[in-house]
Amino acid sequence: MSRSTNTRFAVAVHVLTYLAGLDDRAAGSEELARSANVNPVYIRQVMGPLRGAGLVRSKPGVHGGWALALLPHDIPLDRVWTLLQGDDPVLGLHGPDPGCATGRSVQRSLIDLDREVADAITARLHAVTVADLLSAVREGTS
Amino acid sequence: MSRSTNTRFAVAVHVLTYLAGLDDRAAGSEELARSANVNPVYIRQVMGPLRGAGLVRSKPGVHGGWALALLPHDIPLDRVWTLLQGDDPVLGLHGPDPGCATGRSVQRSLIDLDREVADAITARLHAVTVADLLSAVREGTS
DNA sequence: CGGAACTGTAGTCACGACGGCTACGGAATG
DNA sequence: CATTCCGTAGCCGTCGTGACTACAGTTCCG
Repeated sequence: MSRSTNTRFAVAVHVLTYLAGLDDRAAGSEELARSANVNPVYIRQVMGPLRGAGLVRSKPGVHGGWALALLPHDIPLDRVWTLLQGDDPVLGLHGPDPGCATGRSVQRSLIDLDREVADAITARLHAVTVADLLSAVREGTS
Repeated sequence: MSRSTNTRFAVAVHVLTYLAGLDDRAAGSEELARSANVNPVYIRQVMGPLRGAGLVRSKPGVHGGWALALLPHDIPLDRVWTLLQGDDPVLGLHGPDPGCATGRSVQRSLIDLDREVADAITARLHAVTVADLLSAVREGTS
C-alpha cells in the first residue's frame, strides 16, 4: 500500500524553482541540499540528467554551483518527469505464466493501458512550468 | 529509475479476468497462483481487499475457492486500483525544510498536481471493465 | 463424525531500491 | 598553489515486496 518512495522528481522541481527565484545567481549543492532537506550528493545525482538535457548548468570551482540554463517559462514539468522517471510503468506489471493465454492477453492490455496513463500524466505535467511554481511561491509569500 | 515494483494490481486484474472466464466455477488459490505465476498465499493477500469490497467471494472447504461476486461488466478497473493502491502519491513527495518558503509552496503545488494526476488515472481505468479484458482474451485466442 | 480440502493469517526470509554519508579525484577561481 | 566546488564510486541502514512455511479455522464428503 505504498508506492513511489522516489523523491527525485519532487527534489528536482524544488531545486529548479529555487534556482528560478535567484535571478542567475548560482547556488552550491550544499545550499540546495539544505533547502530541499536532502544530502548534497543526492542533489548532484538528481540534477545530473537535467544538466545532460540542457535544463541547468553546473560549474566547479570558487563561485561555481548550479544555475538554470533556460527561462523558467521554458521548463515544463513533463520534461523533468521524463528525464528522471524514464519510461517506467505507472501501473505495475508482473510476469504471468507464458503458457497461460489469459495471462498473456491481460498483460498486453495492461501495457497498453499503462502507456495511455503515462501519456495522461505527461500531458498534465506539460501544462505546468517552473515559472508557474515560482509565481505560486511569490503569491504565497506576499 | 524504477518505480512501481508493486504487482498487486496486475495480479488482481489477472485473477479477475481468469475468474470471469470460468462461468461461476470456483477456482482455488493454487490454480490462480499457477496462472498468475505467483504464490498462493500472495493470491489470498491480494484478493482480500477485493473480497472486502464485495467484488469476489471466497469459500473454504472442499470445492471451495474464489468466484466473482459481480458480473464482469460491473467491475471497472479503477475500483481495483483504488482498493489496492489506496491514495498513495503517484508523483513522489519529499519533506522539504519547513522553514523554506519555496519548499512549502512547491510541495503544495505538487500535492495538488498529484491529485489531478491520480484522478486522471482512475478516470482512464474507469472506462475499462473485466468484461473488456475477457473479450480481448477471447479475440486473441480465437 | 472424522478426514480431506480449502481459506486466513502470522512469521521468517532474500532481494532490491532508496537515500545518507564518506572519500577522493578533477576543474575552476583568486 | 590553495581554495572551493562538482563528479562519482562505494558502503551502509532502512523499507517495501513477494516467496515460503506453518498452523488454525471452516466446509464438505464418505
